[in-house]
Amino acid sequence: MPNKTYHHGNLSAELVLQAIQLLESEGLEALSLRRVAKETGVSQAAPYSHFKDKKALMSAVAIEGYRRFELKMRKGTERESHYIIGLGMGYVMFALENPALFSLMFSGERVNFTEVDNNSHAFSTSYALLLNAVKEDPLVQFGKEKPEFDSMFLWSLVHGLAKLILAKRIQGADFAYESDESLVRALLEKYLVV
Amino acid sequence: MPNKTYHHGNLSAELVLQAIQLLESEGLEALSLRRVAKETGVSQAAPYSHFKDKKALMSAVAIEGYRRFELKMRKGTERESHYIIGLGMGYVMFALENPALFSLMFSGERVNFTEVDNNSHAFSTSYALLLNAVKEDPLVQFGKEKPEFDSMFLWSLVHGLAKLILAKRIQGADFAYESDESLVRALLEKYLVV
DNA sequence: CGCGCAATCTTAACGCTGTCAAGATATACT
DNA sequence: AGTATATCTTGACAGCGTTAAGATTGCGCG
Repeated sequence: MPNKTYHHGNLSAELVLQAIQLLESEGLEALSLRRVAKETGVSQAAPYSHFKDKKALMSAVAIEGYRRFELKMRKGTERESHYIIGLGMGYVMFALENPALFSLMFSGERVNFTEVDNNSHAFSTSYALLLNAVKEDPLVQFGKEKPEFDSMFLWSLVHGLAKLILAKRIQGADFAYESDESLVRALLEKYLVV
Repeated sequence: MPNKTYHHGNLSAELVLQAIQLLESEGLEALSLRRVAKETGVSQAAPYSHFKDKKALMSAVAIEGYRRFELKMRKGTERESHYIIGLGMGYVMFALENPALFSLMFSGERVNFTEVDNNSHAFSTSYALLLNAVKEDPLVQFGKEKPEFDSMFLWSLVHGLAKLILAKRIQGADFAYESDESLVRALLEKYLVV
């Protein structure tokens, strides 16, 4: 309920949402504190009542990002034949569908990871999804002696894939796939499933 | 031979070197055109005689980065029992030893990849190293039917590993290793060598 | 050799950015 | 009701990327 009162009533939450909107519509580079403030209809210095820094606001944005990220991965596992494939597809597809947000979430220059972890469990629960997957799913070919190793391996793989596709260093078209998505699926199925 | 003449004589090359120096000493965020110019002892607008943009200078920096990157990976293969392991270690260790430069090299916001590829073969030859490795080295466990797939897989893995270690999302200490390097080695040996 | 042209560099200015200090305004509590 | 506190605005600062105008230099051509 944002009224035209002097006090906004809900600023900190709305700043985060506006930031995400700006992020998707105009990209990471265009995301300035002043733009976010203006778009929210508030003065340039207003955010400083809620966030000590630009980095603090960005961290809040990252937290919301991790929340959506976890959701996406959970949904990925639903209609999928293999749990692991669903997770991996969820991971990469989130990155491809929310490129700027994903970049922000893993950008140490813009986000204070300690702050993120102190104020949210979204990141660690996302990781727990991976860890559980490699513990439970019998389709993973790497054995069960060291599940932490396997999850780290999996994580690095999908993270690198996402990053390289976003950087256009890997493209589905280069391998005669109709989309990046189908390339990713083929890759995951080849290397993760027996 | 940079004299105190009005004309510098070697500006474009020296700007690139100064940029790399600033990158390593003060990080990605501190790397401004004006800082680079000042450090080189030249006016703020001088770089515009050699680069049309900040992005153009950054692309030149990235090219030099890829050149060193390739060298590092080649050296990695020398004293190593397995070619693939050497390459992978070279990849990740370059990232850990030159964090800011590595970030820049893969940052689509700061670097124009098309410009990089048009003015240098360093990137593609780096990739060719990987491709050759998976073609030749019999120790890779993924078969030889689709080497392009295997190299993409390998690339994503090491890239993700590097990124996540830089973001402190993966740390050797978490697994009781004395360094990130030994964790990476253990991981690569487990998943890449039969 | 000298003259002019083109390359190179400087100075000055523009609008943008993050941040802070001072003060205005509204809400909450006693 | 009145005061303390949280919230927001205005105005300012230095630093950023970029451009325009002009100064300085080196090079090629007569």
